[in-house]
Amino acid sequence: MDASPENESPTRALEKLRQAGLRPTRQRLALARRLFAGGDRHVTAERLHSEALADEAGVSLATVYNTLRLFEKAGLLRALVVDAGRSFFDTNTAHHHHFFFEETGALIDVPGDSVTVGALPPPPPGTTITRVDVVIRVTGGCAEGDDAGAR
Amino acid sequence: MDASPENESPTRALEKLRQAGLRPTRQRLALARRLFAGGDRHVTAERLHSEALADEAGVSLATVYNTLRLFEKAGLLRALVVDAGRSFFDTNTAHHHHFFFEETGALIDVPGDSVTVGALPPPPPGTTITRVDVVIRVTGGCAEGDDAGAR
DNA sequence: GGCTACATTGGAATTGTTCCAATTTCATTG
DNA sequence: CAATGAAATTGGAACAATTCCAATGTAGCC
Repeated sequence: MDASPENESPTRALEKLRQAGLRPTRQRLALARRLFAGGDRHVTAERLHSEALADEAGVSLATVYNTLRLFEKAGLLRALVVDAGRSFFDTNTAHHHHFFFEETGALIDVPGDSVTVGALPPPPPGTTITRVDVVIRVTGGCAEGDDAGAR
Repeated sequence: MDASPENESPTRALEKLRQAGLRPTRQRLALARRLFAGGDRHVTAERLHSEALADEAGVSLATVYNTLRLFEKAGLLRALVVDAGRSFFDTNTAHHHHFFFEETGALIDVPGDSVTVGALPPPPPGTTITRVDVVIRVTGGCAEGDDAGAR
């Protein structure tokens, strides 16, 4: 029973902000609703901005950038760079990987446990592994992530 | 007995160009020498450009970009994006992966066979896997790739 | 040596992102 | 409920990496 990302669960967005100890301003709520109301997403700043323009409260591009960085720092989002010159923000912060469609620039999630990364080499002395990212690049399909055509 | 990348094996560079069917111009030779004379490297355009300024024939930044893209298309280099806003070019085109030092932005190679990527999920229907990139992110060391401090 | 196709170049243009100083809003407290 | 101070938002300027473009130079071939 959860439908239109527009009006649905303004609560989930609010929860997220609370949980991260961030002031729930009008703009942050609007963005959080866009980001967290539906399923997992991969958005660029530009895309989120143009979506948010449709919302009651306009949100400036600067704020979108501020907010995305803030959410990332707060652990609500994960930044992701696959392609030159654009960053994606992933609402799925759990352990997982990605398919990347070389033609369209779209991304889709791959559950963390459906990729087995066996034997890793030991990290260089003095360093600690913070994360292992696996990107599976594919061509050919006209498949769509939630952000196809973003290019 | 192979030392200074400066004068050593101008031949290897030339071979590379021939092998790719590219006209061996002064600039391309200079760049190819920088890239291929020593061991494997990870360079940014800017870095290669500033190095190449030291060579007899000056090379413009535009040419560095042209040449890098050309070499990539010819299979002499592999482009690599790990970090927002900068592309690396990797002279190692064989199957391998990378350690990425979050603080310094440096990269070092991990031989392809020292990482085992087991079970991959099936690619979305109609698509073909072109490559699987594994990036192991580490923090803490002050380790150096061949491009440390590039940030 | 001269011709033609391809390379190189400087500089302007684009793109994605960050910075900044001025204004607005939030939440608290009197 | 108005005042207040801290934090957020904003437009626009500034930046960095990269691409584009039109003019000039050069490699290789007859």
